[in-house]
Amino acid sequence: MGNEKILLVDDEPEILEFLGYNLSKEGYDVTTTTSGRKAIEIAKTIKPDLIILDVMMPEMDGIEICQEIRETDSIKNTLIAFLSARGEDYSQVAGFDAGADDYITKPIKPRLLVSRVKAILRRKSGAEEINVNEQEGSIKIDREKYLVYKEGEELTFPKKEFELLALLISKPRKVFTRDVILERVWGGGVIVGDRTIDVHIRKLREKLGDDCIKTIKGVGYKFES
Amino acid sequence: MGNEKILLVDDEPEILEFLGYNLSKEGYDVTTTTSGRKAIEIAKTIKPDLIILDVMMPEMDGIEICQEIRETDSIKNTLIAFLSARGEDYSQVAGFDAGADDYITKPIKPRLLVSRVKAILRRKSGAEEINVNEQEGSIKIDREKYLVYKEGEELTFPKKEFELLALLISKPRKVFTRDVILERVWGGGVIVGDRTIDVHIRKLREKLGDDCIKTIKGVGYKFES
DNA sequence: TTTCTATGTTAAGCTTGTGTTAAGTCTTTT
DNA sequence: AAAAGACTTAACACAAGCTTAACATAGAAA
Repeated sequence: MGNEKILLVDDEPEILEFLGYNLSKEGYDVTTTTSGRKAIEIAKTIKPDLIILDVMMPEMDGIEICQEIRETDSIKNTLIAFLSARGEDYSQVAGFDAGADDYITKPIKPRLLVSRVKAILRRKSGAEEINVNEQEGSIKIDREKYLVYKEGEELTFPKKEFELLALLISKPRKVFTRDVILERVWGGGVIVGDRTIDVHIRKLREKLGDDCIKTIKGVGYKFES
Repeated sequence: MGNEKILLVDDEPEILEFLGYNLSKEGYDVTTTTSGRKAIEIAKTIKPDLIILDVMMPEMDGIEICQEIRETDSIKNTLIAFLSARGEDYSQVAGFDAGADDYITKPIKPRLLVSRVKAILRRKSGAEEINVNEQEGSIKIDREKYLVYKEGEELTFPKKEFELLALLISKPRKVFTRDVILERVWGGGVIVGDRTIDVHIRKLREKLGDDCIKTIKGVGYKFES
C-alpha cells in the first residue's frame, strides 16, 4: 500500500501550491483541485484518506461539498478537514454540523498543518484499524514494539500472526470475515489456499489460549477477552 | 448506559464553571478539577470519554498531563482536547505531538464548544454506532458482533438463523413471504425443500420463545416483540 | 364433518467449513 | 552454504449446521 492520500480543494491556486508542497514533503500523496464540483468526482476516483476543503469557495462551498460527500456511499467515511479564515465562527459550527472531522484556521503555518494532518490521520487508523497498543483484557499488543503481552508476559510473534491478531484485536468482538482478513492482512490481490488463515488462527490459539479467538462458522472470526 | 463523561482540567475556576455549565446542559456528565496532578488520578477512577485540558497551567501543564495519560495503560486511549489562548501556535504543535485529539482555542463560544465536543465524541463512537444493534423490544441483534441479545443475555446463532432473524427484525411486524425470505437469506438461485424455512423458524422460536415470530398462514412470517 | 393444504415437528443424513498435522517452499540469518 | 524461521500447501478428520424426509397438526374450504 502506498502513502496516505490527501485531496486539497481551494479556489486559490497559491494556497493549493503552498499546502501541497508542505504535505508532499512529508510523504503524502497530494492531489489538488480548484473546483468544488470536481472535487467529489476526484474523491470517488482516488479514494483519498483525507480531504481538506476551503470553507469559502465560489460555486460550491466546502460545507456543501462535505454534505454531499457524507451522502455518497463510496466515500462517506473519508476524513474531512475544513480550512477557514480565523474568526469565522459561524462557519465552524456549520462545518462540524455538516460532518467535518477537523477544522484548520488560516493563516496556516506549515509545521502546524503537518502536525494537524498527522493527528487527523492517526485518529482514523485508531478508530478502524490497527494502531498502537490496544487495550482489552489480559492480551495487549504494541505495534510500535511489535510485541504481544499476555498477562504481562512479552511475546514476539511472526509478522502474519501479529498482523492477524492486531486486526482482530483492533475491534474486539467484531466478526472479521475471511475476505476482510485476507485483504487487510495479506493484501489485495494475493491468492492463498483455503487453509492458510486457519493455520494462523491455530497458531494464535496455541499461543494465547483457545478461548480468545472465536469462530463463527460461515462468517468469520472474532477476538474476545 | 449513562451519559458520556467529560473531565475538565483548568486552573481557573470560572472557566471550569463556564464550560461545565454548558456541557452539563447538553447532558454530559461533567467532572472538574483545577489540579493537573489530580486530573490523572481522577481520570483513572472515572474513566471519562473525553478529557479537556488547559495548555497553560501552573505546576503541571496540559501537555505533560497529556503525555502521562498516553503512557498510562488504563486510560491511554481516552480522547483528549486542549484549550489554549488564541495564537499560541507553538503549544498547538506541541499538543498534537503529545497525542492530542483536538484543539479548542479561547475565547470559547458555548455553541462552538458543544459542536466541537460532539464532533470529537462522534469520531470515537462513530465506527461503533454505524451498524450496531438494530432496534426493537427485548430482542436485539448486533450484526457486527454477530450476536443476538435476549433480555440482555448474549446469544450466538448459526449463520442462517441469524440472517433470518435479522431479516425479520429489520422490519418488525412486517410480514415476509417465503419467497422473499428465500431470496434474501438463501440468495437468488438456491433451491431448497419446503420445510427448510420452517425448521429454521422453529429453531428461532426454540431459542427466543414461541411468541416472537408469528405465522400468517398462506402468507409468511413476521417478527413481534 | 370431512377433506385439503400449509405449516409444525423431529430426527436422521449429508454437506461444507473449519481444525489439525506434517511436510514442503520460501526467506532470512549466520 | 547451511540453518533457522516463517509462511503456505496438502491431506485428512471432524463436527456444526443445513437440509431432507416422514409424519403430525391445525386451520380453512367444501
